[in-house]
Amino acid sequence: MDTQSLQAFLAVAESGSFSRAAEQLHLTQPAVSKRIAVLENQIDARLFDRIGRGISLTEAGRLLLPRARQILVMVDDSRRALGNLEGSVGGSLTLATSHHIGLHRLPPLLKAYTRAHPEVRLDLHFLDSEEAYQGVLDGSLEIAVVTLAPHPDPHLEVEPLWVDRLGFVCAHDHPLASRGRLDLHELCEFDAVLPGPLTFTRGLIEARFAAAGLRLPVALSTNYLETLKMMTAIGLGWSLLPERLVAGELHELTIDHPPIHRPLGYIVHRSRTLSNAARAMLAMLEAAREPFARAAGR
Amino acid sequence: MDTQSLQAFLAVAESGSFSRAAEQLHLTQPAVSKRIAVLENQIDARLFDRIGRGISLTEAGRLLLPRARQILVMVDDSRRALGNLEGSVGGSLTLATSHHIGLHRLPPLLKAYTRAHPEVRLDLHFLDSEEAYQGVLDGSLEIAVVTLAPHPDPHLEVEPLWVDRLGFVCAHDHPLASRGRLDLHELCEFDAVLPGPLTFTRGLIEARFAAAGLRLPVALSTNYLETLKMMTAIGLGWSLLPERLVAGELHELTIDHPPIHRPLGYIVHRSRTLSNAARAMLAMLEAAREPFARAAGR
DNA sequence: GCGAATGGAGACCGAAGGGCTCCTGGGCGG
DNA sequence: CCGCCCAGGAGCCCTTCGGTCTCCATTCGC
Repeated sequence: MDTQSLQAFLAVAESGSFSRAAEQLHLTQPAVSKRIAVLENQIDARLFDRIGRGISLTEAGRLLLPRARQILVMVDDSRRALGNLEGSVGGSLTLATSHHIGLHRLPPLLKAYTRAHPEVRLDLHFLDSEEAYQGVLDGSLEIAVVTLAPHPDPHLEVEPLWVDRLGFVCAHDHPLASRGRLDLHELCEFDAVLPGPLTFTRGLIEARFAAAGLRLPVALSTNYLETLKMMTAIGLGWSLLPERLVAGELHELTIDHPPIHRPLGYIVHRSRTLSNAARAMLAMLEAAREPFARAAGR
Repeated sequence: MDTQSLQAFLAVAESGSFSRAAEQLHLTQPAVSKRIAVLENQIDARLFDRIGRGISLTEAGRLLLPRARQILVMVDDSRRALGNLEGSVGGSLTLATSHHIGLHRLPPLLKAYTRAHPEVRLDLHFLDSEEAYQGVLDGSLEIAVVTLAPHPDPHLEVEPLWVDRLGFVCAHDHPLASRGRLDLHELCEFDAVLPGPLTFTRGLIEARFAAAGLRLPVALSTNYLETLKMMTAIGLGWSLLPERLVAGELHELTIDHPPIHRPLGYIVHRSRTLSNAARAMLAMLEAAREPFARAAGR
């Protein structure tokens, strides 16, 4: 009972004649006869009574007719839906980001996106970068806009968009604030307030200190930069925060060390087909790319 | 986009693997690959992303999945409905009968039928026999239980069930009532009250008189035997009525003429498939057949 | 890091199906 | 009563579809 047979059945039922159904289907009449015969064999019942010149539906035919019509309409509908998919932006977009990016980078983008594509249901998740990476890998996320990992999974396509310069900061009344030029081991004399040990940003910092043969004196950590900033401001220790987050509320230390940057960008799965909604989002993200971010992030 | 492809698509989507889908469908894995490939070519979009070991749906796949499921459910449902048709009695039964039969022969049958098959919606029409014949011929009626025509259309299957012996009757105070043995031409001296000129019963009567070279002196006619009986009872003329209808209320004349019988029975279209509801009705009608009616009616 | 295992896809082949042409047969109208 | 219309059957051919074999990529274990 495939769509071909049902189509033949419908054509015959509606035209009231095998021959007319045939020309309507661009087939010959015997072909239509065969299709109906196949269908009748499958269901083990006659669908039409052949009476003289005309035909009429049997009870089985009357039973099948509305269902056949419904099935074919649905098939046609599916075909059309798939055809319209080409180019149309719709459906839902599952997107993950970090709190920091979601708060400081994405708002204007998301606003523009939802205005440009109101049919898209945005499914926005705030996740740690590691979870976001995993989500993109296993397909539960289409896009993640996060801190970029230093050695990303080869399955992932990683596009840097922005670079955060991380500044060493402390509260204005912190002992370090009164010092002049510092180097890393001097920092180690004081407690640090840093992102969680499994974050990429923490990894960046740890790497720098490890390279200098130092261990970080971390007093406490949290994954939310806003919280880190607050804890630093009340004097719990020094921290390393994006400079745009500090904005005078904290004292920025001058450290005798090359500046630390962290790349932010989006990741998508390399071999997964992106939805149109996702492609539109990527286009917007690309348009928001900072100059030189690409080179800096690589 | 036929049901086979959709089934393969659904199996792959649900099992998450071409191979598992294959064994589920009792096919080999390449066959499933091919079906999906055909489907993907038809809709000109990939349905699955093949990533390493596993697969995942693309946007097109996600769009198609619920529709495919719905379509297949509907196909399955149709198949089951057609399967259940075999043997199950339901739907509606369009049945025609004459007033006389409907009043005097069918009531117990209809009562038993509706009790045995409460799911059947009885669509009962009271029609003149000629209209009923036409209705069965053109398919607007499944069964007609009527006075049987002498020369039925060859498309019709005609089954005699009962025989009405028609008796010549008049009112007890009618001039004829006092006479003894009569012959046909004596009857012609008095007005008759008979069924309408186009009824089969009327035809039977006319034929007898015509064979004797007589013309019927019809005062008035109506198609309802009950009305004829009433009109006869009030003395408007003599009539020819089923003896079981008379039951002492009228005077039965003794006529020097072989008795007139009219066959009652059902007619169905010879080449039309009967619904189960109709077959069940026919079985009941056959069970109610009077002995010898079959022979007498032929 | 290399080999084995797993899973999908392509090449090829055989069988089946489905379409076409031609023809038959039954009904219906002239 | 003959011709026409229309459904169905026969034979033929090509397409399709499924199976086997094989390849290739990925992944997992050692």
